[in-house]
Amino acid sequence: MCTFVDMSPKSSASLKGGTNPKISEATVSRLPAYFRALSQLADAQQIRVSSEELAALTGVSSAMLRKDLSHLGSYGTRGVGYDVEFLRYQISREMGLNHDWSVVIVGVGNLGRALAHYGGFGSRGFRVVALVDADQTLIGTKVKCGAEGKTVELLVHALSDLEEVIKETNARLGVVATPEQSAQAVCDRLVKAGIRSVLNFAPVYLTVPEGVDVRKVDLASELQILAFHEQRKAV
Amino acid sequence: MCTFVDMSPKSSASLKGGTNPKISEATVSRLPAYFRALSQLADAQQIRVSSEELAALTGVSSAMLRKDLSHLGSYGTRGVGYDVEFLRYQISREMGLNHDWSVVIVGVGNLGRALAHYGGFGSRGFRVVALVDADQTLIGTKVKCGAEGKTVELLVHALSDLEEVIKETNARLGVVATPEQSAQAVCDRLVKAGIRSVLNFAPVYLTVPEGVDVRKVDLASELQILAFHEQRKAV
DNA sequence: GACGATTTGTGCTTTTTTGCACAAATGTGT
DNA sequence: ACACATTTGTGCAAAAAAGCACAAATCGTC
Ligand SMILES: NC(=O)c1ccc[n+]([C@@H]2O[C@H](COP(=O)([O-])OP(=O)(O)OC[C@H]3O[C@@H](n4cnc5c(N)ncnc54)[C@H](O)[C@@H]3O)[C@@H](O)[C@H]2O)c1
Ligand SMILES: NC(=O)c1ccc[n+]([C@@H]2O[C@H](COP(=O)([O-])OP(=O)(O)OC[C@H]3O[C@@H](n4cnc5c(N)ncnc54)[C@H](O)[C@@H]3O)[C@@H](O)[C@H]2O)c1
Repeated sequence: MCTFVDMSPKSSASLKGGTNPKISEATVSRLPAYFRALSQLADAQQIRVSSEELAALTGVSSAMLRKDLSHLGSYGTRGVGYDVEFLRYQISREMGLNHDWSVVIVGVGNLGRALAHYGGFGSRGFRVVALVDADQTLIGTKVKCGAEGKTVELLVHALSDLEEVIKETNARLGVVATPEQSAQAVCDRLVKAGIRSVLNFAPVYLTVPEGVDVRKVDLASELQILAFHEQRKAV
Repeated sequence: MCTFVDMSPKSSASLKGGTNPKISEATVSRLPAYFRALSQLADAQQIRVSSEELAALTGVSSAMLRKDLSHLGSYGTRGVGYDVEFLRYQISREMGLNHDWSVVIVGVGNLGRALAHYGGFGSRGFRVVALVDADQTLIGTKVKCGAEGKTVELLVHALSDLEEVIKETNARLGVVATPEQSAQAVCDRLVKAGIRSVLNFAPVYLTVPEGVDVRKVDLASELQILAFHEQRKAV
């Protein structure tokens, strides 16, 4: 856990040091990639990084990278570059990754189980704290959660206990990994239980009240987009 | 399999009936959702659909939907709407989903296995035809592939057979589901073996030669983006 | 066959995103 | 102290995407 004291002269004075009023959606969607690359550089003991280098690592142009970062504040040094650890910390702070986020996964099938097993979430600020399913034969069973160092066994809870489980574990993020038929109903219950951020893997558009965010990951769509371009190449 | 005869007076004459020179990337990224919603409507025996209705099903504005579709051609009828089957067919044709696409998955771990087991790809134009891994204990084992109706058992091949497997199965799409450390090397080999469309699940930016498309699905990033907005809500 | 109710297709405007280019700031070496 | 090489931060231009508004086309009805 980082414990930086913010010694930048600007950030204490300027508005940008705090919670910035407007960071564009396009920028937000790229911050995680920067964060990840910086974590990698930090692991490799690299102290400084230029916009050119970080851009190459993340597949964006250096100008875009600089503009993205400038929205967070003026954390680079002209003629030098960015301090890896410091920038990493600033991004994590801006994105709320200082503390861990608790995640509840609904639907412990192929995908839900893969997500639960996955060890990579921990290092990026997330902890799976609860599993919920509707299948009687699954409820009550234990599922290994997380990778090597930090494996935990989590009990699969019944769908009927959803609200209670969310309250007890204080989960803020909900993952929908159920068949498409039940996705909307599951989402509704998550929202009713207080969840306002949902990651949806079911290939359906989820309707939610204002104030609730849904992000959809549709793997088949990704393949279809690739197929579209692939077809074009043949011509 | 659809066997539409294109009877629209426009599409035979206009350039838009064939392979359209320019469909914006934003439009392409939404076509799969339209396709999916239309398939659902077709399953439910619905004959016609308005732009308003289809837009609601996919979470876009009706104006945007109409503009997207207009890029494919003029397939609606004013005052009436769109013919569900016909429109579905036109989108599938435009995206190259008439025929199935063969997919090779490299990395048969948590995620690779979940993808292989998943039955939903078949109905959306894809068939997993090969599994490849580097783990000696996995190579030679069989993995159930696809869901209910159409399960196939696929042998896990050795990484060293990658090129051969791709040639034999005629795979056009490659999925990278290996740890991040090996992702770039695996991608390089896929490209060398002739693959020009890659779906990458490893949280790293993959460098590829021109002419090769990579799409990255980074689940942790999605959660981080949600977390960012969630944090904002608290303030 | 004209009329009103619909609903598409699209020109135009506004907003968002990306890209370019360079002044401003920093470090270095003499 | 000053010239010089580097690299950031940003104003401005270009491009892409989204949104608006309405004319054009179609259907059902009288
Ligand atoms: N597995 C993949 O690779 C993959 C790929 C793309 C999309 N998806 C989508 O992800 C979702 C899950 O896929 P999967 O392969 O894990 O399916 P799955 O059938 O293996 O698992 C679904 C799980 O959800 C549970 N479930 C069903 N209804 C429920 C409800 N109302 N409440 C709680 N749990 C319920 C089931 O008991 C089951 O355990 C599906 O919507 C699928 O379309 C999966
Ligand atoms: N499981 C998830 O939910 C999840 C979520 C987000 C991201 N990811 C990413 O997806 C990738 C796979 O995740 P996972 O959980 O399935 O990991 P995993 O460790 O369970 O599986 C990885 C598989 O790749 C194989 N492998 C390793 N090196 C290889 C090589 N050079 N060639 C071929 N195969 C090789 C391993 O033998 C193993 O079977 C990782 O990059 C991970 O970061 C996974």
